[in-house]
Amino acid sequence: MEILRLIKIKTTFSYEKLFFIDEMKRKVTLKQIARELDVSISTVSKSLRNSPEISEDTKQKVQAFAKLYNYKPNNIALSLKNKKTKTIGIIIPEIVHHFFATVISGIEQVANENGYNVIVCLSDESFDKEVINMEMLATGSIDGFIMSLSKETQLKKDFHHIVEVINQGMPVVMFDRITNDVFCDKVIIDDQMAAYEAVDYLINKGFKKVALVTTVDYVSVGKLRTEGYLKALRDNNMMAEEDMIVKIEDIDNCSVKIERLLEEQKPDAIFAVNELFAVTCIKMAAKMGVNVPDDLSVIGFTDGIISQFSSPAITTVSQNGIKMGRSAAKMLIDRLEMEEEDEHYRTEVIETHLVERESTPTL
Amino acid sequence: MEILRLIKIKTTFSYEKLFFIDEMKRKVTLKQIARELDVSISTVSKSLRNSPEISEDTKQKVQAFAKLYNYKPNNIALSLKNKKTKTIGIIIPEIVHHFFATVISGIEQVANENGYNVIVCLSDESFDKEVINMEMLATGSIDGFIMSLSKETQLKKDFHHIVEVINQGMPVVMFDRITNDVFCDKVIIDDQMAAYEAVDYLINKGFKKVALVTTVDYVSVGKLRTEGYLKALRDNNMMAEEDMIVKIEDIDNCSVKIERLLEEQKPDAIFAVNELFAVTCIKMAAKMGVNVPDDLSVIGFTDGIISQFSSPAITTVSQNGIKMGRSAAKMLIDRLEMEEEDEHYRTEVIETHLVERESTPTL
DNA sequence: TTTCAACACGCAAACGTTTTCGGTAGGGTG
DNA sequence: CACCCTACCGAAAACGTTTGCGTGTTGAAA
Repeated sequence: MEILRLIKIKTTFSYEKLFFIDEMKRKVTLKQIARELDVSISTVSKSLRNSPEISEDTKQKVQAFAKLYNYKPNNIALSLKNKKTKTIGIIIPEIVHHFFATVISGIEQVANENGYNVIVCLSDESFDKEVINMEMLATGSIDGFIMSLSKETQLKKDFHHIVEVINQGMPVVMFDRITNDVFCDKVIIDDQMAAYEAVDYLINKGFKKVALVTTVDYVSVGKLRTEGYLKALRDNNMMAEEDMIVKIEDIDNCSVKIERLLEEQKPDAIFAVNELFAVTCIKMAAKMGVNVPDDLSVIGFTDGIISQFSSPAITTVSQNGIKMGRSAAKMLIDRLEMEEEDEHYRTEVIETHLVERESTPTL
Repeated sequence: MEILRLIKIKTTFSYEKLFFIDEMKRKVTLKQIARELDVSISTVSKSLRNSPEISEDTKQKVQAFAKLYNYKPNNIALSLKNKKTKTIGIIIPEIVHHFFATVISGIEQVANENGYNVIVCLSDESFDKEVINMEMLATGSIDGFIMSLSKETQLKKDFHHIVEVINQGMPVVMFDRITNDVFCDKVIIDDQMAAYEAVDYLINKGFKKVALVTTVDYVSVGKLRTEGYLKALRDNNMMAEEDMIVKIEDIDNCSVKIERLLEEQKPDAIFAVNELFAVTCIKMAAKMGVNVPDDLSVIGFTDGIISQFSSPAITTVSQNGIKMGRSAAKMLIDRLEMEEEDEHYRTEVIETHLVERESTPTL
């Protein structure tokens, strides 16, 4: 009750206090504290920030009172004054997707470490939603963006919304699904190289008929992984046959296309550009009595839940989402907190590696 | 260039314009527009909001100018003035978890529909982080919370941080991992009933030795599901044997405990309270040469990626995360946007249902 | 007694809005 | 010519902070 003693210096206090009790603990402001203690707002503010301008007496009184009523400075007011919100905006195609969830997790980690919050918007693979969300956040709500392009945006190749926010002086970091048409910091993996290594691995195991299950070409990462596949074949003096490549547009007809591939081409190994395709290959194979890995080897991409828990567990290219997220957040915060602007943009490449599991021969 | 004609009315304009061009498209404010057009800030504001107070001429001029320079009102300033941020805070244990990701997705949907943003914080199952995050957001950043308790919070049973923000007048909606110790809106499933139905289903299939793989009791949903299991046995005149129940503390020793259960008790069916436990049962069974579903049936909980894609696909209690998220967001926004405060809190129960797949006999 | 420094504090501007209230100029009416 | 009304616009407060600067008081030194 040292606190109360300090505060009771004011005679009017006992009366005024009723106001606070009545109002419960509803958000105290500097102004209210100032009124109660009969000092100016600036005195209160300075006291709380321990300014030498203010006498020890007053400081103690104010600090005690503030603590008693659990004063916390209002974030919005601070944001307005400082012209920075200490929050970063994330725009991704969807969140119900293991890879994107891990990236968010990574971003949140370093955001938290640096006193930032993250606000998440989902584009749902839609160009329009991506644009709307960006415009919504760009008007003061956040200090910078971390984003991965929607499929539709990649298809349209329209990036004006991104260029605009960058021109407004708001930093943007793109990850995974990026474009070279806009200049900003980027975090990616070497999709082509990773795919190359996976396919090369299969070829070195002695497989002769390595098929590819991939996406349509406008998905940037899908295209790159396809190129890696082709290059690996070429470098090993193998012919890429069109029939051994299936490109899947929407997820729904995925099964039938894969089934046809298995039936007609009878590959001895498959490289799939994501884990959903990979697990579907295994499912279809099982259905047809083809044993994985004895009769067919499968390598997927993105080391997610599916790869770990399917039976057999899937050998896969691990793409460390946490690391990508952390890296992206670090790049963004670095840029936000440096004094002079730097026109030099960086692209960080996160390393990948092959996680060997049960869908490829153990030796 | 109707726009330009309108604006050129001002003679000083061509000079001032240089300022803007130089500054690129950097965020225009009312004040700047006012200066350029030589009117007051209020006139600009009113013009843009189409007030009848302003003459058509001025309105057109201002609107044209604003459009040209892509004026958008600053969100932070609006938040400060209106004392509402139009963003809702989500606090969940982790995001790399299919169920929570779906809930966020649901929340984001209705948030978006109503012009709200979501800011996501992860407690990482830690009490302290949960508290810190809440305090961080409670000081003006958001209008209300949607949250699911961390394990540690459930263990400590300390909810002062939640009660505090509620007392400050900030609405909270809890989902899934809730507590009855704080009064607020809630969205849950009937965990006990859902578990009951799953176990009852197994018993009706004729299984005599139904085991349970569950969490430790302080996890609210785990406990409820355990109770459902026990009740189902009781109602079917079966004895609950202690040896048939394994409670798993941390995920790491999950495998060994399940293996021991399979070896020592040889159950003919297992009910697992989450999909991770379920898939581990199947993996262990396979390892021991026990075939699922021929020799052993398994039912899981939470219809996530694992259940869908494991082989065999897992029969499971589906817990619609999207629906829970949508419902929670709706409840919160309803409360935020109603004029007088309502002291009456609601608890919404989202229905569940059993998704029959390959881990239980097809007939 | 005067002067000057140090100390302690308040004023006011600023961040970007919205909105209430006044004020002015012009034209119409008596 | 006096008056009033209307149409149009601006000043200012408010939201909650921070901070540079001005000012009053006190004590001590001259």
